Amino acid sequence: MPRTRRSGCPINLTLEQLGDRWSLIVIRDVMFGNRRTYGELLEGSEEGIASNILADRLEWLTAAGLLARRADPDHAQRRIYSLTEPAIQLVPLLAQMGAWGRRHTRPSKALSVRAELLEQGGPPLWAAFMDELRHLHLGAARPARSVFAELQAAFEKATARPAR
Amino acid sequence: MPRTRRSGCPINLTLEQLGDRWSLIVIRDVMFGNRRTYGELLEGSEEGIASNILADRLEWLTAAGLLARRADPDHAQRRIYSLTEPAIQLVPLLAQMGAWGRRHTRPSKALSVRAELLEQGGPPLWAAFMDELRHLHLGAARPARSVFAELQAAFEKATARPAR
DNA sequence: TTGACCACTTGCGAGTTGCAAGTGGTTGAA
DNA sequence: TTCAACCACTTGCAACTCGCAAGTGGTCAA
Repeated sequence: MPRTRRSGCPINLTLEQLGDRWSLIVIRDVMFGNRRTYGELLEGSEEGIASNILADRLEWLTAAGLLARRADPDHAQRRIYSLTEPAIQLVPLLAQMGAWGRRHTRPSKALSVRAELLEQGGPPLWAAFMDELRHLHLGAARPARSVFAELQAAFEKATARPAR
Repeated sequence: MPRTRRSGCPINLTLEQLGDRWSLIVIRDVMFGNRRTYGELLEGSEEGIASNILADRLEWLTAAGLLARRADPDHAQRRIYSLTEPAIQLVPLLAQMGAWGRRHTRPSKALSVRAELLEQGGPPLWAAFMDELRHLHLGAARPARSVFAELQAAFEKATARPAR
């Protein structure tokens, strides 16, 4: 990817950071799937990301300040990836992408449940989710509400029963 | 670009349609710059899109149902591109991209004015803008408010005086 | 000690990007 | 009627990127 500064337009600059076919997929998996290591991201990938592409994107996203990497205290070679505040602020963008995709593509029912909930909940739900991500990734206090658990429960309910 | 269906996730499917470095740039220029022909898009491109890439993306976006192409009644070889309803519904997504880029990248002042206005106006402004795009591109009635003119005036004011 | 695990890295063929130049029909002025 | 400018692309090509498959070297648990 040529990551040169083509123009100073904020939409363009967002595209230059995230406008490829994998970066946002990785952030989505860390954010909604709470996958925190290379192995979890590689094995759990719905889209089947290749190992070299994953390594490249983790490197790029870390350098860009969207992910932070630290050692696992319990396991010398394992490294834990966390979302940074800029990445957490992508929640509204990902919610809009999910909402658009739900309306204008043919997504699978099960994988749309989270997008639907995020759309219905709107900005207040996004804010609650962002607070929870700050707890999970930045060490902030645990908020009262767990949007993550709500999304997960809805997803699991949808996968338990086949789409009707 | 391999445009295969990697998964049924709505975020992924949105990325598969728009997740490259040029598609959204083209839509942005049609939407906010009201560039309606190949030549206008090529000449006016802030980012300097190459002619073959532009031709490829116009073809792809038309096939994907995001742009519509029709002949210009006044000029046999000129073709006019319009946004379709799905593309108009990208307004909230582009607004969020602009908002994120404004906060987390170093955009130029002049090119950030529109993003700032869209962010301040929020969903009501987006809705008004979408109504106006339906007028400009789909032949709907002209709405009372012209968000397009407001954005354009703010942009021109910002370019007239250098950033302070 | 040994086999599994972990986070990548390497090799390579196929595909994509983007610069520069070219194509062929259309328009408008002389 | 001629012809240069315009219009929407195409083509050629070198450089780069993608993604599959296999490999690397350190670490952990039994």
